[in-house]
Amino acid sequence: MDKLPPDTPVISLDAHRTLADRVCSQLTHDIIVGKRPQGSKILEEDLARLYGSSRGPLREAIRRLEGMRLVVRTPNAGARVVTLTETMMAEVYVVREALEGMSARLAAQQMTTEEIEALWTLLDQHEHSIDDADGKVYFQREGDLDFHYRIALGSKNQSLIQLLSSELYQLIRMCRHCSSRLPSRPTAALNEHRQIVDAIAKRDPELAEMLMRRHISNAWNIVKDLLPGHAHE
Amino acid sequence: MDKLPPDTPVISLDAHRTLADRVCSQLTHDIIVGKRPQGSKILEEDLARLYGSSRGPLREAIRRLEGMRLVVRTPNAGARVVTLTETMMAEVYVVREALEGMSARLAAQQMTTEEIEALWTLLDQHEHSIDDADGKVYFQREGDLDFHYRIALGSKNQSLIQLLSSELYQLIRMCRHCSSRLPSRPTAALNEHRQIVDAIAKRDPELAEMLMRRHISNAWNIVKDLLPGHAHE
DNA sequence: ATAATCCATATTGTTGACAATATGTGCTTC
DNA sequence: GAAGCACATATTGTCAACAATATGGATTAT
Repeated sequence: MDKLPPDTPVISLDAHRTLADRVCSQLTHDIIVGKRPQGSKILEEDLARLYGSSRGPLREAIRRLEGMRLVVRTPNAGARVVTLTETMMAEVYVVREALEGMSARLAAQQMTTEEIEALWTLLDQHEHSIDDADGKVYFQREGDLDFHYRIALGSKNQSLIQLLSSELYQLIRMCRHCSSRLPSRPTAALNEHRQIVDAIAKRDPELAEMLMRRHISNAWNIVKDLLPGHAHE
Repeated sequence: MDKLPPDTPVISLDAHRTLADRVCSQLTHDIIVGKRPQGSKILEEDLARLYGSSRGPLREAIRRLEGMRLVVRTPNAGARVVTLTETMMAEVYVVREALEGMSARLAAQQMTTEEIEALWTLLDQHEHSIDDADGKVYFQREGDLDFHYRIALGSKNQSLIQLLSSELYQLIRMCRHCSSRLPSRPTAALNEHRQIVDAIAKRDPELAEMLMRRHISNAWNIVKDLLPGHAHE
């Protein structure tokens, strides 16, 4: 069973990956952590040199990123890092709601008892990391994604997994990095996570889906207020 | 309002598209209609010549198709047209269920009365094309996708629309082309379509989603029997 | 001053050549 | 005869140069 880390690389990590693949991963990372600001132009020459490649592989990488909607390309005028508007993020969260809701449903049917057990221990770890909460916001966030990623894996649906981890989650991460204030509801989220696992453990697909949907909907309501252009109460 | 045809091109059709973009569209088309058989190898040199380009643009196109999951690439060993196994198609239909269910839900909230009206007339056309049904299987199928595409548009969610039309629908089309026998239930499908539009017209998101999900689930049950390796009753 | 035009520059699009890697064939060896 | 090795070939990966297009600034006319 492939137990990939939450930051699944975009490309299969064969020992001998192609240069274009590596550039793709790097660029993806740089965009997500904000090293390439939103809306900034992607100069092929410069970036190629920066990543130690020529323009060929970089262009291939851009084509891939275009598919992931991390960059927007205008024919003859070049590519830019996508700018996450609030409406776009809202849309992505809706898609996530649909996809992860389905994930939870399938997980309730497909997950092994061992995997469910592992989920419980994961949530316990999260609880501890909240207790001695300094400002470990980053870990909490990645922990959250870790949870969601495991549910996705639990669906055993490769299409679903790929869609979520290689597209949607990247955008989510990017969004979080730009609104880097406190998430402000780690305990609430933890409780919701517990409820979801509970439904999965009880093999109640219907409930699992519903709870997951509400969880993501709640998350969006929090996140959207942290977005630029919102008074932080 | 962009009322694109059901076979939405992968790339925005600006007057001056890049060669790589055109190659991408062509190759996509050829794969979907089965001109490039499933599992067949993609020889860069040959295909580039065939589409009147050099290897550079073709490689960019491949990167894009890889993201759409129409081709599978092995580093250093080349790219092949994806082979649609039954389990993969089953997975795609599940994803579709989640995504189109959500589409129907949103459409019930977002569609204008004019758009709903247009849906009714579309379904009437379908009814007529069933009545004088020769073997117009092709039109019925594209008509079906047309319906689903309009619902997607009705959601007014660009992310959803893009995900469905530029990824999922391509795979669906490809699947249908390979199982090119009769769809065998045009009237049943039509009725289900009518129910869905009814729910949307009544502004009942919950019901619209449920009906759409059942509709797609039913469709899969039919399609899967038409797949190679199934006795045709 | 503003708007439009033209030109120089910068950047993207495309190509063919070269390097690195895989694939298949015949040979040797057990 | 089967398995393993070595080599020749085919194919992919990468690069640097060239062509086509856009960008920005200066110039001119109104």
